Amino acid sequence: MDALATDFIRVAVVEDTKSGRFNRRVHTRFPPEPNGYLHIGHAKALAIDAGVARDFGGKFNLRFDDTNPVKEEEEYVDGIVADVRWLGWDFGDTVLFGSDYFEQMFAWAVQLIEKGRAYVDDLSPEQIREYRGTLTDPGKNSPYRDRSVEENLDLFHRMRAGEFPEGSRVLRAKIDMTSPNLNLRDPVMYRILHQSHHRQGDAWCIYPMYDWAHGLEDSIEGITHSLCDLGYRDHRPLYDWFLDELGIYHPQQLEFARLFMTYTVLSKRKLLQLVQGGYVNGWDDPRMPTIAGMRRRGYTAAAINDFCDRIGVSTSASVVDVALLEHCVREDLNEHAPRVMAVLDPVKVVVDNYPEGQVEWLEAENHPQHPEMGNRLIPFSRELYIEREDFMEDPPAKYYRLAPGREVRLKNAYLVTYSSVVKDEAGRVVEIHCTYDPASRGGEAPDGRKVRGTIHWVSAVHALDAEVRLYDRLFRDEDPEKATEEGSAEERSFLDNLNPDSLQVVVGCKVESTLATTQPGDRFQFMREGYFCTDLDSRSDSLIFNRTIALRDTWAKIQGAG
RNA sequence: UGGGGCGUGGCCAAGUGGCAAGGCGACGGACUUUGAAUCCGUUUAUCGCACGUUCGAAUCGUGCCGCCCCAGCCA
Repeated sequence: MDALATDFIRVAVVEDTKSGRFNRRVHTRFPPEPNGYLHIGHAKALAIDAGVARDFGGKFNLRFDDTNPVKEEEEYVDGIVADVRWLGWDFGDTVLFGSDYFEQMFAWAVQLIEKGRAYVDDLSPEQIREYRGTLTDPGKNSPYRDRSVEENLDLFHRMRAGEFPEGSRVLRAKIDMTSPNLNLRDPVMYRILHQSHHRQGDAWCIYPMYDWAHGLEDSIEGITHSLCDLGYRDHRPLYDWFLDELGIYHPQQLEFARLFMTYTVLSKRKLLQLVQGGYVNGWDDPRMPTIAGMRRRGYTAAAINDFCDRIGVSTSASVVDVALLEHCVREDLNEHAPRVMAVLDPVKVVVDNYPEGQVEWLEAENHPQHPEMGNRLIPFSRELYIEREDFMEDPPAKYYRLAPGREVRLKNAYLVTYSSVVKDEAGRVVEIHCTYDPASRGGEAPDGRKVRGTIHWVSAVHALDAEVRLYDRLFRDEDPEKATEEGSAEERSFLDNLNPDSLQVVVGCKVESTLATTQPGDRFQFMREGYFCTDLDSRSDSLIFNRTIALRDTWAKIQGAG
């Protein structure tokens, strides 16, 4: 059992199951508000919430915390459900909604009023703020605080009946206006909102606030451990107060630190700004840290979950290096993505001594470490394309690719030796001529000579045209919030740090013919380039690939070091 | 100046009184029909600071410093 105690939350759960606190049950929940899309930070919360349930053989609920009709939309519900499923979490066959408990919540509110622990306040929003006091000064009681139970009951029922305009009254918990914890200074439980709810329609015109609703939702569902982020630490006394006053089943709230990541923003407001401001192409733009964006980019759920496991669970504010996420993605894709050849920046190669019109179908392995993934046949012919970068007329030391006087291996094909180059008037290489060694079919020389360089290629006549979208980090600075040189207002500083080269669309790429039947979502390793996935917009007659993540590139590093 | 939380190598993070895990990154090397992967190795720790308690402290105590969160009829 103790093997499960891998972090402070699981330690607490282990203790609770040992002591029999919740009859050894473990039941958690993930409670998103349907007002935006899930991002990597939610993936972490999910991994903790659902992960604890999974590890302890418990249950897990997906419950929408939909208590505010003005901010919530059905569109987001569907998106979130799809994302949670895609990440692989099992929440049974029911999606729950906090709004389904409105009637019960109302009854409990009445109970609190009858107990003298809640009252209807007529103060305006501004007055409530004034009466609340400040961080250093205590608040003061509302003049309506001591209304009789009868009057409170009457008013509260009339609030529900729709007799009062929005903002005119609220129901408040009667706790302590002088508490050093602002959350305990008579928090609002219900506000009047003459708004239709996405599920309740016009059944209600009073809506519960988070602090009042959340613990009740947890209680109703029999949640044992209500896990949330550190921002709610100060709310815990209130969570406990409501449940204790009502005397109903009482889950344990536990808080962990939110995720922050370098080169990334994760606040809903900023993400929304990126989308609405047109800085990205929607919530599922592959540059977005949203689950939808990462999925479209080609990230796997396994990689995301692995990342969540590796960053750990703690209570210290931390900024995780995005390089760890990238590592997880590479690791998973390296293991599972079939290899394929694609030339992103093609330059023509003519094999002078190869018979014109001849085509050979050569065998290529789909994965060097996994023979069980099989082989495929790729066409070889007299005219090929190779990467422009893989030829240099005057190469630096330790350049292992094609150059005057050099022999290189065409992956899975033949050894070829440079013979000449053709340039246009501008001096740009337009064609490279080579000769091949017919005895080296497959790439091995019969005399056993070693050829250091191996490059990828595609047969010119067989290759398919494709568009490739290369993605880079969305922000230039590791900390997007960092003030820019212009000293702009902090409100838009993160926008000033956007990386202008975060998306590079490359057209005229040449990919091997086996990609003709690829479907959106398919993932590959374009050998020596990186991991790519077929985009949602890709069609058989206009292929589009997204670069999920480039391969580690030691050569580039050596070059960069100069 | 109120309350809450947090400070362990570049980034995460174990550790809860007995010689400071691990991962990522970085840097070397081996191997290589992907300059990938894989393998091996290296690097950097006054455990925020100070003073105490103790045979012994990252772990306990006191004081200080620094960072984050809270004043929605948002969640």
